[in-house]
Parts: sequence; structure tokens; C-alpha cells
Amino acid sequence: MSEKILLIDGHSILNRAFYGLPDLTNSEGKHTGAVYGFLNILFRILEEEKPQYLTVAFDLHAPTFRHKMYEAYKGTRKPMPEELREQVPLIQEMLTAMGVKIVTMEGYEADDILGTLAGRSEKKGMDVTILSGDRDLLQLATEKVMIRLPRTVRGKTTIEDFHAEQVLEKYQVTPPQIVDLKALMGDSADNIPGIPGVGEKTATKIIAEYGSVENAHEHLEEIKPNRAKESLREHYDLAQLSKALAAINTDSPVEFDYEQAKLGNLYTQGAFLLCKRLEFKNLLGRFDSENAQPQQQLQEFFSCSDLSGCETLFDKAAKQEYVGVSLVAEQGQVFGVGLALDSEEVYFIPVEGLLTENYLCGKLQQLLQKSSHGALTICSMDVKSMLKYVDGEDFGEIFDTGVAAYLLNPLKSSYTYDDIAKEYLNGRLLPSREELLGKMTLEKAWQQSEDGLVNMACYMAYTALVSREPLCEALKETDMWRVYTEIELPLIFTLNSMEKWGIKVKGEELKSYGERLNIRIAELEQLIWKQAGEEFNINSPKQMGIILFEKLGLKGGKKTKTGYSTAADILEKLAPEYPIVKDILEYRQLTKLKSTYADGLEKVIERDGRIHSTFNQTITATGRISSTEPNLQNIPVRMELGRLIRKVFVPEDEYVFLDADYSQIELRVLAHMSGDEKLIQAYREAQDIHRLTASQVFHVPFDQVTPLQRRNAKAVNFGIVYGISSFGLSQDLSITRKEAADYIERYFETYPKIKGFLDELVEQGKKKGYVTTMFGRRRPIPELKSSNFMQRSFGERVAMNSPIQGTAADIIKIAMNRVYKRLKEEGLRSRLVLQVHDELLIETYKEEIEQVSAILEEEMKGAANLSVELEVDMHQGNNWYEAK
DNA sequence: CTTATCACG
DNA sequence: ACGTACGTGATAAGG
Repeated sequence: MSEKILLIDGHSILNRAFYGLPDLTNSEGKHTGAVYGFLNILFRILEEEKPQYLTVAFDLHAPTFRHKMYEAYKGTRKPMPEELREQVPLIQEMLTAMGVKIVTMEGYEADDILGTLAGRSEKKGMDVTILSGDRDLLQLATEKVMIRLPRTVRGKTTIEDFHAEQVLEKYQVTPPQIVDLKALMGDSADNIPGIPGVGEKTATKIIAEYGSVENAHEHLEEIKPNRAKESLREHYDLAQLSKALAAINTDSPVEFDYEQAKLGNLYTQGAFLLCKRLEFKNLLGRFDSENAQPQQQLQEFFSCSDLSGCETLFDKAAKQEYVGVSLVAEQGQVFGVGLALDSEEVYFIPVEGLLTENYLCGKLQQLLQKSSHGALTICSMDVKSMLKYVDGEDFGEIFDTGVAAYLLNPLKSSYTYDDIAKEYLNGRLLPSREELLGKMTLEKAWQQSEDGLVNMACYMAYTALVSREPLCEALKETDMWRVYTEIELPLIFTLNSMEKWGIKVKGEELKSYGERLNIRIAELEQLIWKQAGEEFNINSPKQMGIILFEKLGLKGGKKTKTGYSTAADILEKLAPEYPIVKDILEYRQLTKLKSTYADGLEKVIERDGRIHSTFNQTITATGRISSTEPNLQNIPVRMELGRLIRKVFVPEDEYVFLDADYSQIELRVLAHMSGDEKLIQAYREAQDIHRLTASQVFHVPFDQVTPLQRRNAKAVNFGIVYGISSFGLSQDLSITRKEAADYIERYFETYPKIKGFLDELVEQGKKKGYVTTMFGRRRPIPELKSSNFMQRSFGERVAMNSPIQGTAADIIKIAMNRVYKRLKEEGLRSRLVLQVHDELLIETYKEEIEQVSAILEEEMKGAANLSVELEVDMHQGNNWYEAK
């Protein structure tokens, strides 16, 4: 078997990968999608080809590189987008790290290098594979040289392969004749003129018959279409020039050492580190853990499993200024505690023997208690998750790595110790949880060997302790110190209290509600099947799309890449005409209620008869909190049938619910932040904002606004908060874009300062790369720099929305902290149990109703001092349905 | 493990 | 021309 060499057209493949994949960025906002795509294609081809040699050719001057497909279509030339340009050095660095030979040469394009190397290698008796996205290279195909052209269609990459034979099949000319073909037809993307009046069809015919431009010219009189004959006669010199331009130089003086191109182990340590830096998590798995991964200089950790040693440790910890703590626990089961006294003295205390779960949690509580420490600050990666295992509500000073890192960059999906070490400890690389434990659960890891667990616990405690200083510095640097200390840190305890109290749910009522739904669901199912003429899975959009749009022939064609869209807004337009659609919509609604709410909630009722949701503080990009397992922030309310579910959420005996929500907080925030006098005035006079907007926008007297006008104006107000676009508004109101644009224009005429304010936000976002809330919370917006219109537009809307949504989030967080503090300090039995973005639910002891109402009103209204009042609506009830 | 759908603010 | 409203989370299908 002969040897094989793989030659890659570097820029071309990078380009393919860039346009074929969504624009990936790592958590630092570095664009990495093209590099990732390149590596995936590379690995795939290597597996298929198994070559002995590999080399990648690059043009020396990247900026001359173009996206040919795009240009061929547009007929214009655009510079390489910045997102792609910055990835060129990255892929070269990656290839070099993998020991892959890169070839460039002054004065020659990558094409020429590839052509030359292909020729030389073939002469040596090798098989050659050229990987490129550029069809020009087809001229290089022979019996031994195969050109592989990857094509990305809807995210799937297929590869077209060409030996000489396949070129002939597809283009009716031999590979070298491709050059002659181009000489006649030209190639706008490559600036090859060709000759006028000759396109692909004619050119192919001529070359297939006469073999070359020169021979065709000799037989000029025989050339068939007259137009072509005359053109060739007149522009023969142009044809020859084009031919020269199209021909790839197969004899360039490139120096090439086959030894250096020998394919070795790609999975080197350097490549591993780079993959890690770029966050190619999927690729990391390819690396052989022994060869590639750097020797983890595991820090020296100590285990302590005897009672007196443990006591000593905690005593010592309590006397310090700072101590790093981690709790290794999962689903109520505790495995051990990590304790970092200083950077060199990190301990793991396993649950073992006398050191029981209870004992350890008790020690942790003592450490956290306010009374126990004078000047001690407990540093942890995630304080709230630790508090879950600790009693009491009177805690001392803490530092929370996760919350701090979240404020500094709220766009990350997680805040693990290895990421934080990398980012805030000078690129320090620690072994990640996955590297230590794999995909094992804690329990499995514990049973197998506690080594990984020990390391993880210690690294967590260590990182929490050591990264405190740089994180605090960064918070001060970015003017977020106050948001951190005055809003987020106290919020940890507020949320902890809410999670621990939970909310009482009537399980039996939930069950009967579900059964009631089931009766109707079964009816609808039969009804739908009957109308469809067959039984099918109504829950499958795929099956339903086929039934509706193919079998029953409803109009309203394709929408998604996988088939027909059967989303509610599409179906609703069809509902008046087709009864089956109405039934499907009702079926959807009921099954949603059944599975997500009736069944879903029942599953998470704990033994105390209450649901304990988790409120996540480090998820959203804007500063809101989110709720999981279950999500209690999306319990139905808009439709009556769904709203009934709220009747199962009840206060304990002797308690009632007090529900308080901010009235139009986001619009009020907008009024304040923009300083628009008209809007401020309107709120001061307690006017109906939507009606007022309607009267201004539609130029009608205030008291003659029709309900439709008011509804439209309300949508405009919402649109403003979301970062208005005429398309979005038109979609929402089912009007034309022109009309929507009209509404917006008149809105901005009415409230000129709002226009200025929003423009300023976008400008600030573009200039600084982030926008801020009233309290200084930041939201980075990397999309604003994108060359992609859609992405950039998204960035602009985000720039307009985030400060408003985020400021509202800040305000209610402040209110929560204040309410929590007042309830505690005034020794009340009432407690905060839920937050739903602009709403707080308090399980109120009946004798405290008056006092709690006053606290709620006072603290919610007083949470921020705006130029308009913060109005609060409050209701009382024996369940959530009544109280809302 | 991603996609479509739908619940909330 | 581009083809979207902002922010979330849970469920069921179907690779």
C-alpha cells in the first residue's frame, strides 16, 4: 500500500467552518467557532483517510481572503469579518501545538503550495488528499490526487470527493481543463474576467469539444454559437490572461521536508491546554489522559478524620480572618468538608466514624454563626448551597466566589473553581470536577475511592479562599462593590430562608385537579384522532405536522428546519377554519397543565408537605433570579383554567398569604432613567399610562381612546422595554411592519427623551462593551461587535432592555432583603416564601397582617428613590389564587 | 442531548 | 437583504 498525504487549504476550511457553524464564543467572549469547526473536520478526515503525512497551507496575507460563495452571489467584495480574522492565529497556534506542519510562502497563495506539494507527492508515489472548500482546486485532481470538498447543509457536513474521474463526470472536462473552462467563463469571486458573452454552459461545450482555449482558437471558425465565436476572436488575449490567472502553480519553489509533515500524536499537552483555554469541552475527551494532560501538581492536601484533630482545625479556623470552606454534599447526603486555613494548609474532613453528618454540619454552623466570630469571613464557592445543610438564620461575614464571579460576568453558564482559578488566579489550571470524578455522582465517587472527592473539596475551599482578593479587587474596579455587598450578599441569606421555608401545597387537590384534566384530555384525544382519521401521537410536532399539513392539507406551509411548525400562534390562525385545530390547541393546553403542573408539582412535594424550590442567583444575564426544581415563577395565571392551580398553594394554619406586586415597575424605571418629563408627569398624576400613550400616539383625546387603541399602545410600551423593533411589534399586534414602524415613530415623538435614552444605551454598549443598571450591575454585550446583522440587532435590543429589566431586578432584590430583615428583626413569625420578578408572596401570621402589610408597602416602595413613585398592589387570601 | 412547545414576568 | 421582540425553566420526542 502506498503512503498517503493529506493537504489542507487552511483559510478555506477555516472559512467553511466559520460560515457553517453558529458563531461560538467561549466564556470570555473570544470567538472560537471556526477553530472548533476546523478541528472537527480535521479529525473526521483523519479518521477516514488515515494518512501518514499531514500539512496545512495558508495564504500569507489573510486579509486578502474572501468568502467566495458570498461574493459570487453578491458580486461585491467584503473584508473578512473580525470574528473570523482573529481566529486565524488561533488555528495556527492550535495546529502548531498539535505538531502539524504549516506551510506558507511569500508571493504564493495556498493554492499554489497545495498544487506544488500534490504534484511532488504524487511523483513520489503517494496518494494525495486535498481538503479545501474551494472548487478551483478541482484542477489538481488526478487518479492519485483526490480533492475533498466539505459542504455544510443545515448543520450537517457532507463531503464531496473528486478524483479525475468524478471531475469529468460532473463537469464534462478533465481537471486540467477546468482552467480552460475558467478562462472562458471567468470567476467573479476570484477576479478572473473570462470573456464576455460566455457562461458556464457554452464554456463547457467548447472545452469538451476542443480540449483547450488555444485549440478552440485555432478552430475558431467552427465554434458554434456565433456570440462565442466573435467573443473569442476579439478577446483571445483576455482568455489567455484569464487562463494564466486561473491556473494553479504546481511548481512553486516551496521548501518542504516530508519528515516534518509526518503525522505524529496530535493530542499533545500543548493542544490540550489550548483546547481547555478555548473551552472545547467536547474535544478534551479525545485527549489521552496520560500523555496529554499536564502532570497535575496536586497540591498537598491533608485529611483529618479524628475527632480531636477536627476540633482543633475548626478552633484554629474560627480565630482567623479568612477561611475557605467547601461542603461536599448531594441530595441531602453529606460526604465531607474542605477547609482552607491558608493557601498551603488545606484539609479534607470526611464523614466517618465519630465525624457524622450532623456533627460536621454543626461545626459548620458554629463557624458561620455571627456570634462565633469577631473578624472571620467564610469564603465559599457557593454559600447558599452550603447553608442548606446548616440550621439557624443569624450568620456572620461571608464571601461568595460564585456570586462575585457572576457579577463580573453574568453570561457564563457556571462558576466552577477551575474556571475561576483560570480567570482570576493568573491562568492557574486546576483539575476540574470532571477530570477528578468523571461523570460520577458524588455517591459513586465516594464509594469508589475518595481521592477525587478529597481533591475536589480541597480545591474548592482553596480557590474560594485565594480568589477572594482578586475578585474583590475586580468588583471595586468595575464599580460593583456596592451591588455585591449591599444587594447580592444579603440576598444569599434571604433566598436561603425562602428555600428553607418553602411553600405548602395541597397534594390531594393537585391530584384531583389532574384527574379532572385527564377526563377532558381523553375526550379530546378521541376527538382529534377521529377528525384525523387515524391514531397518532398528538404530542409529537413531527407527526402532527404531517397529519395537518399533508394528510388534511391545511394551508400554512413549512416553518422549521425539521418540518412544519405547529406552534400555537400558527395554529391559532387556522383555528377558526378547522375544528381539529381548536381541539389540538385545547389538548396542548391541558396536557401542559397536566404534565408540567399537576404531575410535575406533585413529584416535588417533600415530606413536610411543602415545595422547596431553589432560587438561583447566578443564572440570568440581567440580574433577575431564577427558580428551579420546580420553577415556581411560571405557575399559570393568564388563563383561568391554569390559574386554578394556584388554589393548591396555601399558607399553613393560622397564616394567610399576602401578595404584593410592583405596578409597572419597568415602565417606571424607564421614566426615571430616561428622565422623560411627560412620562414622569403622567406617573405623578397617576394616569393610565397605556391610555395616555394611545391618545398621544393616535392623536385622539384621552377619553376617546378605544379599547383597541389602548391595547396597541400597551404593546408599544412593552416593546419599548424589550428593545423595540418594528418587526417584533408587528408580529405581536398582527399588523404590517410599516404600521408598527409608524407607531414607534410617533411614540418617540411623544416621548423624545426616551428615544435619546435608548440611543445612548446602545452607544454606551458599543463603546464600552457593556451596559449598566441604576445600581451599577453590568451586562456585557459582545453581540454588539458582531458583523452579523441579526446578532448585532439582538445586541442593540439587549442594550436597551437590560438596564431596565436589570434595574427592576435590583430594586426587588433590595426590597426582599429589607422585608426579610424587618421580619426577622421585629421577631415576626411571618416569612417571605416566593419572588416572581415583580411580586413577593409572604406567608403571614394572622395576628401580624397589619404589621406585615405596612412593612411590605414601606420596604418595597422605599427600595429605590425614583423620580416617580413605586406603586405596590397588595392582596390577601387563603391561597395564592385568592391573594393574587 | 437537542428541538419544539409553552408556562411565567 | 438580513428574518427578531427581553428574560427564564420543564416536558416530551426523537435522534
